[in-house]
Amino acid sequence: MTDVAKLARVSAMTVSRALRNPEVVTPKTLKRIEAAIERTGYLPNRVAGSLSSQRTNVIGLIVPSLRNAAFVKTAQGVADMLGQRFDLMIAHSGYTLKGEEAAVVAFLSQRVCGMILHNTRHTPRTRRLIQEAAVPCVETGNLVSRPIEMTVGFSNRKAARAMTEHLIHQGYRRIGFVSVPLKENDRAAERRAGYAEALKKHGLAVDPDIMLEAEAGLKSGGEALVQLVTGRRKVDAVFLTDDVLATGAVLEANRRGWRIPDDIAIAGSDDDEYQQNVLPPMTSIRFPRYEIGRRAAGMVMDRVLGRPRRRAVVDLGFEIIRRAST
Amino acid sequence: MTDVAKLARVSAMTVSRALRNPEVVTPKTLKRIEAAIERTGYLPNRVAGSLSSQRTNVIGLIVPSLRNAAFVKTAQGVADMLGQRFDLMIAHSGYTLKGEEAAVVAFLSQRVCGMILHNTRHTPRTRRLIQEAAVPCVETGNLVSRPIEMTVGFSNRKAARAMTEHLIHQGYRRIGFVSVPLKENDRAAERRAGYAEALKKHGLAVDPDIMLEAEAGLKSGGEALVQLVTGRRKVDAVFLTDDVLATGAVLEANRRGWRIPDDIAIAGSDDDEYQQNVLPPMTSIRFPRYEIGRRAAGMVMDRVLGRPRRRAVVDLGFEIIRRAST
DNA sequence: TTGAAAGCGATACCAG
DNA sequence: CTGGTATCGCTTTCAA
Repeated sequence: MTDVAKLARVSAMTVSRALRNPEVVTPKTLKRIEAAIERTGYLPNRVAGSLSSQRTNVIGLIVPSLRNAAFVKTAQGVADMLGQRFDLMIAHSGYTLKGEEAAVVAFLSQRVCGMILHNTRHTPRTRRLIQEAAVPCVETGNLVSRPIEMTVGFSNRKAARAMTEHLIHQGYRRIGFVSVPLKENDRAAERRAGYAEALKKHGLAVDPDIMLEAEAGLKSGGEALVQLVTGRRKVDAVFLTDDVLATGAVLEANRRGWRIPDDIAIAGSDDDEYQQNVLPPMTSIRFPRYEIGRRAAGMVMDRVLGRPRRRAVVDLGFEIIRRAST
Repeated sequence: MTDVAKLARVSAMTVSRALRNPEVVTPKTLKRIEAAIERTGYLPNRVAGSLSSQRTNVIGLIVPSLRNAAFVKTAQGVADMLGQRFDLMIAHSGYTLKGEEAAVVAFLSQRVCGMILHNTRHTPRTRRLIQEAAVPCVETGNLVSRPIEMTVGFSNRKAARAMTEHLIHQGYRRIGFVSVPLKENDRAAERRAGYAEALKKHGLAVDPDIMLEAEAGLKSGGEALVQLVTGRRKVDAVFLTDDVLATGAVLEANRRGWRIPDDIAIAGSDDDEYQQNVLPPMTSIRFPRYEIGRRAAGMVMDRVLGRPRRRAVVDLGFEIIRRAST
């Protein structure tokens, strides 16, 4: 920057201004500076700038994993919303609270100017660190009433309850339930709770024998379906609370020649292209993943750009999409 | 840090050492420092550290988009390989060379210590900037012989040629070709070239009428298939060089009751769970997406950690997976 | 509108 | 093994 300043015959300070508030610099001076920047190939050093100004332009995003399309959609929303004004750092927690904590520490050390967590459960230390650092923070995912600061998401419990009730209204009485493993995953746990609530409300038995946890994957969804349908459990419908598991179940039914929904009804979750296009198209729950990312990013940016701190809980809801599989 | 130093009755310098080279500090002193860190809740400021040491621990990754699962798999590989030692910044180019350039400028300003680009074509300025900054850089994706510095990937052209030859050997003679739009996408262009090469080599006509560009998406793949099969084009096989397009084609054939491969053979690309599990399982090309991410990250880290600069071209190849759809 | 001086919070380097 | 001092490249603040 000194080089640029010399070449343009101004002080470094003026160069700095020209870069951030071109309008307060005389057009003539500005021209000279721009020419000098061009000639020297100068690239501002944001590390120095950040240290000096005590703020960065980096937003940190923590997702459980990049393997799950749902989180990636949210990340897309975040990335699109941030645009050129902010840079994006992404870390993954590996679905563990400790992993999340480690990522938070790393981000805080980098002095990110805002954080987005895809999770609403945290270790006490995670909460404390974020609060003490007073970094603008949005939690996404399962809606909670008392966020660290702001949250945007939907109620997994209500969504699962709504889908289960839909199945009950369609006349199904033995409804199997399949989710990804519940350990350290509040979202899956909430869905299971919603499912159970609906059954109880309608006087149906909550039978652990037909509530399965399955590893992520198409194959795994198919296996879960087979496990529920064969043997003596006699389910008439299966609700799989994961996009990939759900599609896997339908594809497996196709392979075995089971008719959907006559032999077995299948409902999915986190609607996507595949669920829409399999045979038959699947009843599912649509979650506004991308929109959540955009909103979360927007809320963080607002705070970074000056809006005062305020608790905020934004419920973006969900939608039950009825298709031919139920 | 000064607070910690005071509390531990040592200099700031010693605290700094304790954090980075605990082994050179007397155990007793170390204990005091650790206690002080605990008490003050001190979090190192990496911005300051980076400015001082003139190097960050941030690796920048640029992908065309987060919407394409293939790029996300590579990103996973990168993220997994980096582990805790480095932080990851992700930017997307929007599939344009100018977008990539903007992201490179942003990363260089952030003084990332290494960069991974998912692209091997760049604007002249992009190449120049990276070379002048002398930042360790790995390009992934379509293999080229003269990378900026290092590259790891596979030959899209060879892969497409191999698949086309496989179809020819199976006895197909009118082979339709579908890819995503070629504009600013060297990978898609290379595949088309490979397809054409194979046809020529076997004395088959290269007919632009049966070479389609389709927007990404399951629907779009189905439409392309229908367009090729109906009408008077009489293709006997279709090669779709995109995972989603390919699955979309099979699902559409299922809906219409077309028998695969008897009525129409379908080959895909970038093999994934879906292509494996549709009916019938699809012949496809397997690319080592995840491994590419790991290798790229490994190569960058090696350079950052001191291995000398050296041109490197790593071909991770591909594999033709034969299944029932052809 | 422009400039000079004083940090920002760490690390490098050299003494002790 | 520990400490002092200069410095990294920019922004803040205040004065001209």
